[in-house]
Amino acid sequence: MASAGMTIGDAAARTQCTPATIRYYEEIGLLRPVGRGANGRRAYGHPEIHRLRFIRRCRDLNFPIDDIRSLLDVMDARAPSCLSARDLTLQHLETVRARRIELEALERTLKTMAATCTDACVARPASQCALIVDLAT
Amino acid sequence: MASAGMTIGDAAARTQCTPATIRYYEEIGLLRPVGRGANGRRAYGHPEIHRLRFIRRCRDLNFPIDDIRSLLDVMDARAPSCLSARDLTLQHLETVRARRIELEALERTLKTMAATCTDACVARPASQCALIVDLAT
DNA sequence: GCTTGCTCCTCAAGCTACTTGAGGAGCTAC
DNA sequence: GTAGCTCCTCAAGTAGCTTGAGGAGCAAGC
Repeated sequence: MASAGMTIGDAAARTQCTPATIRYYEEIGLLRPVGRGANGRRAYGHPEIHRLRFIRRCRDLNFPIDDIRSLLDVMDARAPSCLSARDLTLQHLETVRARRIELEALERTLKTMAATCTDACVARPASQCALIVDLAT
Repeated sequence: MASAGMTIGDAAARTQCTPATIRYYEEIGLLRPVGRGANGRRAYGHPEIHRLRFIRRCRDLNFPIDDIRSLLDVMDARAPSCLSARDLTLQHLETVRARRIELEALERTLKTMAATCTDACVARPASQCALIVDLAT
């Protein structure tokens, strides 16, 4: 029961996924359809848990599903070498870096903008607030 | 033609939106339905361009559509004061900041991970690559 | 043996903010 | 007149799930 015939709920608890997410991963083919008990319920074992943890970790790292398919291929040794995994990681890193830089700029802009809405605004119509005027630029 | 009866294409060019996006904004009610010419085509004027620029700027700043509705209420002076706009901006700033910090952590993790896949990996099966093992953790 | 409450099942739709495509028509220039 | 652009509407697709409906099993307590 600890491993051979875990329910989807047990598997979810061990992998920080929800049951719905696990079914979804099965549906899109990240997880092969698992065996069913006599009652028609899915039964999970160690290999599935391992695979789910891998997927979950990748998602936590923000890898898109398609990247995860490729990373799983490496884990399953279906890929010729692990270089593809490193390449994917580096590409993904670049995406994250670019987005981080965008957000930094955004943060500065928003900070500046928020500061332009001051007590002076209260005396004037809302539509003349410097913040609103700025947004219309 | 310069202002009174701009086509959707003209409006798009002046606001960095696409025609499809403008139609979408109309559909979801950010933009009131605009007048049509005899041929059934939408005709845009200055107020619509102004509004579109406002919306576009907000989207560039990553404000969600629902926030933009509220910000438009302020611009239209339908809101009691501009304080709601400042609050929205500060809340959004906090969201951006939180996400930026997440991405920084992600960046560090990915950088470290990528570095673990080295020349040594080539000699071993791909599934034993330190990067892959790390992902399975 | 029955009820209560949890979990499980499937299938469909909803979320965000658009984009893409099909199918059809008008407008402009040569 | 015709080629090539833009415009129209409506429907579906994108990413990665989540939520809900409708129905059934299972385990514990009475």
